[in-house]
Amino acid sequence: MAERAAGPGRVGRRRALDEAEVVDAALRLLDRGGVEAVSVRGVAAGIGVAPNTVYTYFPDKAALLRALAERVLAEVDHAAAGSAGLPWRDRVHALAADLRARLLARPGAVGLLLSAPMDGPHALALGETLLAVLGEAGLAPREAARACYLLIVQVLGSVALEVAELEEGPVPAERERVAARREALRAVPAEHFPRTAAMADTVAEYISTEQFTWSIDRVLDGLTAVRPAPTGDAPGTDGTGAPGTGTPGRGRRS
Amino acid sequence: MAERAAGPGRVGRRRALDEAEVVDAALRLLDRGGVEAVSVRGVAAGIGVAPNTVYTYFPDKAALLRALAERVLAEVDHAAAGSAGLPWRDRVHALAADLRARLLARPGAVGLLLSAPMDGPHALALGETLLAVLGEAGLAPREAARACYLLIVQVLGSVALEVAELEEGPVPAERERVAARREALRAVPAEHFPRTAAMADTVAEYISTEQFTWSIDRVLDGLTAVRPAPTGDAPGTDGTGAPGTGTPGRGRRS
DNA sequence: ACCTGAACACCGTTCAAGT
DNA sequence: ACCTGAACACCGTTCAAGT
Repeated sequence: MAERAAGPGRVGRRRALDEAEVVDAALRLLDRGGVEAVSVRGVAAGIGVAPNTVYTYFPDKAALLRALAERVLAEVDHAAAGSAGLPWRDRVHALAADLRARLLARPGAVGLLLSAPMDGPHALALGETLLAVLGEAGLAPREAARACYLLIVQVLGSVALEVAELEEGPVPAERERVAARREALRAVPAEHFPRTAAMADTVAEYISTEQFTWSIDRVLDGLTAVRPAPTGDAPGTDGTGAPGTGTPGRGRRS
Repeated sequence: MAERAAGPGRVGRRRALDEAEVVDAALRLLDRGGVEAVSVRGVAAGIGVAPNTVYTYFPDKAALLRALAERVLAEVDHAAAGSAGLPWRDRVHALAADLRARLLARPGAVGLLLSAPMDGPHALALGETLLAVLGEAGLAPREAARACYLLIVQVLGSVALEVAELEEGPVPAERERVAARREALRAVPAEHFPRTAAMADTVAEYISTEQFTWSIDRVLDGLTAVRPAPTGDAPGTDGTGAPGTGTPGRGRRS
């Protein structure tokens, strides 16, 4: 049904496609059936062209998928992160939430982002925006950069695990996905996994927005927690790499 | 060469395979060529059997891949996390580092873990071990569970992004991978991405062990940072989900 | 430069059949 | 229960050819 892409600029029969048109077709397939639905032949069929025509625009399928990943990142809304009125934590949350929402809306997309280097212009733009917010938060540039990666990893990783549980087809509402997890977790044998079984309700909520927000909050706490200054004063190499030394906070409440 | 799996129990011609043998063959393919090298036909060929024989043991390829993911998790070393002498932070670091190392040794594996529900026994065991450590650290059970997911997401996510940059074939040493990133980052246009360009060296080190350890440390800081107690005293639903409220720490050093 | 038909070496999966 | 041959509807990619 209406596979032919009713773009207004179509002139005669088939002429002068461009990269964007090919990526559009790929995106349509991605939205319908996830990453594995994106095939060179499918894309070609989607724009009414022979399979090998795709190779006029991309050297191989991997290049097409990278372009598709970039295309998805292009839609992320940087505005919320940029609005200077908000506290910086809210701006990080806004950016993280927007990225998550976009990726949940296209269940195949996160796998794409995690399986190719994030080095395209829109990936860079995302990092740049986040760097700006973290810089305004008072983090030193080096810390801000590391924090940037930490946050991106957290967002992409959690969406990936969320999406991994989805069946084909439309994405159920969050509360139903949580309910399904809760049900499945009833099968966990308490004699082998006592803590997991005891906390099944919380484990069921791993994929929830609340857990997502909580995680980001803990990360932000960690980024701003007071900790002993690195050995020297020079910003060159600092010795924070050694694990376990320096335990600034301590567990509280029982 | 020597594709035939020289298990000692082979009796006559071909008889009584079992699931494990099939997964073994899949693991061999995974190690040689990543996830995309794991094909039903390849696995069958690896054990000298017709392609459709695989369907005697697994209903479809997805089930085989899930079993393969479990198999990879089975090798994670829980001992370091369990040794009661160490401070709890060190134990978390040990577990995280071991998981990362295993996954870097099998570049295809992390994609496997991130594309199927982590609900097998070894996945549960990993969570249980981490829950125990976090419990001993003084986190309340509910916090410990959430923290557990936060940490797993961080480890899997960062390894996935690391691995995404790898070419086919043997994994170069970390310092070479960082150097390659540094070189590639010289192409980032400073007029569009000034902060990224300025911090290129740190960005190049995103995939380093040092960044990995730093990230885990910041997460652990966040988990133990003193923060305002949730609204009530009841451990039921707490209101921590609201973003932006509560800014326990503040950026320091300029 | 852009597009094609035809072919290559692959896939996952099913089915009816054999032991 | 376990394994097979043969077939189905697919893949990504290459090549020589056409405009």
